[in-house]
Amino acid sequence: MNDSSIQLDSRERTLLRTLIESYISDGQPVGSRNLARASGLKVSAATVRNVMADLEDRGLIQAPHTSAGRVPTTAGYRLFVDSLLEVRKPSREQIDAIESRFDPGASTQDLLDSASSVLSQVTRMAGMVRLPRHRNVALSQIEFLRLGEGRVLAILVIDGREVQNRVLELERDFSQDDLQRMANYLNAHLAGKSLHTVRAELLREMREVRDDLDAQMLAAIDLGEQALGDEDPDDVVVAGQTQLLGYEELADMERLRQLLEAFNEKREILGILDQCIRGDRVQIFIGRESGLDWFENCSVVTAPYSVDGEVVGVLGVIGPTRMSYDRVVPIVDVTARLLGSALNVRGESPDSQ
Amino acid sequence: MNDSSIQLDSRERTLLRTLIESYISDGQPVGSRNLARASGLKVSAATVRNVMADLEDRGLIQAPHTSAGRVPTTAGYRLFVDSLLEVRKPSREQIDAIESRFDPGASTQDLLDSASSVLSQVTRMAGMVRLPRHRNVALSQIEFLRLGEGRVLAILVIDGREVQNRVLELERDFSQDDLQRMANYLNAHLAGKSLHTVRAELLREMREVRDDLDAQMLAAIDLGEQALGDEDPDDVVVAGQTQLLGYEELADMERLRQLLEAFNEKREILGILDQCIRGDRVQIFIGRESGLDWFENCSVVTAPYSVDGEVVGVLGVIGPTRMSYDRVVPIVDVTARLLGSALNVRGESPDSQ
DNA sequence: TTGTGGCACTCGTCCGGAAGGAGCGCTGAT
DNA sequence: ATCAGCGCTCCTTCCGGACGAGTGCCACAA
Repeated sequence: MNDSSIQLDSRERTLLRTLIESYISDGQPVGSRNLARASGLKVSAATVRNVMADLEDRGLIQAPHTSAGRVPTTAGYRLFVDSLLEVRKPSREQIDAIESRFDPGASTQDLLDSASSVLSQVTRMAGMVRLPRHRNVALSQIEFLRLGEGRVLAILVIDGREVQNRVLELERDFSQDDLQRMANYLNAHLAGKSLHTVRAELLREMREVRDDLDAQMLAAIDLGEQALGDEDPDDVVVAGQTQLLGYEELADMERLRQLLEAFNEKREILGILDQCIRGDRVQIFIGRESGLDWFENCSVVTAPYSVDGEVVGVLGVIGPTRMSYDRVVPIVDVTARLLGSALNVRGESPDSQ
Repeated sequence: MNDSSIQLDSRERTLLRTLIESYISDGQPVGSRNLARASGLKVSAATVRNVMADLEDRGLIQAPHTSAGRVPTTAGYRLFVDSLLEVRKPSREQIDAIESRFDPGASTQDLLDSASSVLSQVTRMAGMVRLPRHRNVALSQIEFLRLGEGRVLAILVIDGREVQNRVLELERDFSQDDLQRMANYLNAHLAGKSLHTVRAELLREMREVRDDLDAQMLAAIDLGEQALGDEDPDDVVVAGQTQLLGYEELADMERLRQLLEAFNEKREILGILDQCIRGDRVQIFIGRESGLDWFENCSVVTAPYSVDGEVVGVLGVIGPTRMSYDRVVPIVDVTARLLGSALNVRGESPDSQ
């Protein structure tokens, strides 16, 4: 990444990796003697001390106080996950265990819930799943129901399975018969097309044929336009926040509170996940890299998931920076894949339920 | 309450109250010297010691260890809130501040959200609101939409404003026309009546006229029965759980975790609130009185709220047992009243939105 | 030049004991 | 009944010493 990392020779790399692994596994600053032994290198502790001094100069590790062992810095972790990390492949059993949690017959919402609780339970950290963007889902049907003076309930059936409804506030009042006719008109023209297409088509018609159509149809188009407007559900599913209470490096109450608050608000979580949606592999955020100060001592591991070859969302976990990346990364990875295929299977056979 | 409390003479009562107030305000065990001074009584510390020994014998206070001051027990708190507590009336400004948080134009959901976040912010503890039971709300309209083979979407419009929809899985398949006819039948017979009445009527018809009606109508009744079945939204709105992280008497991570988990699951919270729905005034639960072990060191203050003179739900706060009941009780009380009237106003003029 | 062993020094942690203070129970006097 | 006094218990805080882990530096060997 940056030039200081390029200059690391093989021994330095080995020692840095061993140091970080050791620190991750027991949370204690690691000293030269132990590091020399653990590294497997045939060098003395004194030599290791010299190397450690170099690494400290480059900002990769630091000593909490004089004559304590060394601890990785954010930059150290960064280098570690970028070029030193060797992930363990998840075992067959693990994969099966995760897969068994995805019921192919379940609704989208249930699948997302499963994914985030699987993530949280398997990693013992907090799991989160960004809702899938609606890609080329087909509009099956649209209906209107008059609620009262100028208030209309629009019901969209998508993909023959999911239902959304919205209350529209209109300028003028329509009778139920009017509404029925408009729904018929829209259904005849639009049913089966993707939401995207439908919107585009409505806008086009509105511009092109404004003068040729009778008022009724114009109103219908306008209504459809309103009903379909702004449809992406900007949300995220989280699970297992409380797992984070177990990590003593997060024991600062004020920080912890900000962290949990972020999960409640969901806004910042959403921002983080949206940053990760570009890129097609597992991504890792370390500490404050994301710019949030409550993120000290926390890291995020994310992976995008896709349906039909197209990335539709991101999922991931959030936990202490001192986490077993070699274990967590493949779990997140495989969960993303499995969620993708579960959604995929579902989308192909809407009648399977 | 129990007979030990009856026997308290005036001086004992004063001392117990002073002790608890003092402990609530600074969290330290209180000794005889300080208590004698704070009580305002013209007695010496030695006399106070004697009284304290009596109170300890009756299980109202206890010493954390030999020669420490005394601390109230659960029973002590109980007696305190039942017969010693003098609540401070909330100031006009406080009431106005709370009232201003309830926007009369807002939806039910928004009002409940406001209520629970007001509770949490004003008391600096966690706030919760039990969803209102649907009482005599009128069914305005019912519609059915065919989703696919045997799957039907039922749409209920209630009170002309709220919309609920449910997906029904049916044995046999109906065409959209069939469904339309059944909806017409049900609307003609039932619209405008209360949900309660409607259910009762459907059940009665089903039993009485099973043989006289044609299959179509029978099916309609059956469908309506399914669509209306089990309609109460068993849920609760919570806010400000993270406030609880600030109290050092709840600093035990494991307990804290169970506590937050309870807020996530909502089930136990619901149980607690449901216990409080009987009774028309503020109620207080102290420590494990509710039988939950994670409740150690916690208390709940609740008040029912009513619309049209009928109790429809409960709201309250949960916080450390060592809380300022004199401040919290009136806040909960007034919030319940204001939520009630906000809902009431709203219900009377369904067109105001 | 690079690695190594040795040595002095720095900190943090872990007792143990002493001092101080808060508070209790008991008793005898009013 | 109330109260002052006394002896006692226990918690907290502070201090100093022992210990161990670890560092930095230097002189020396390969």
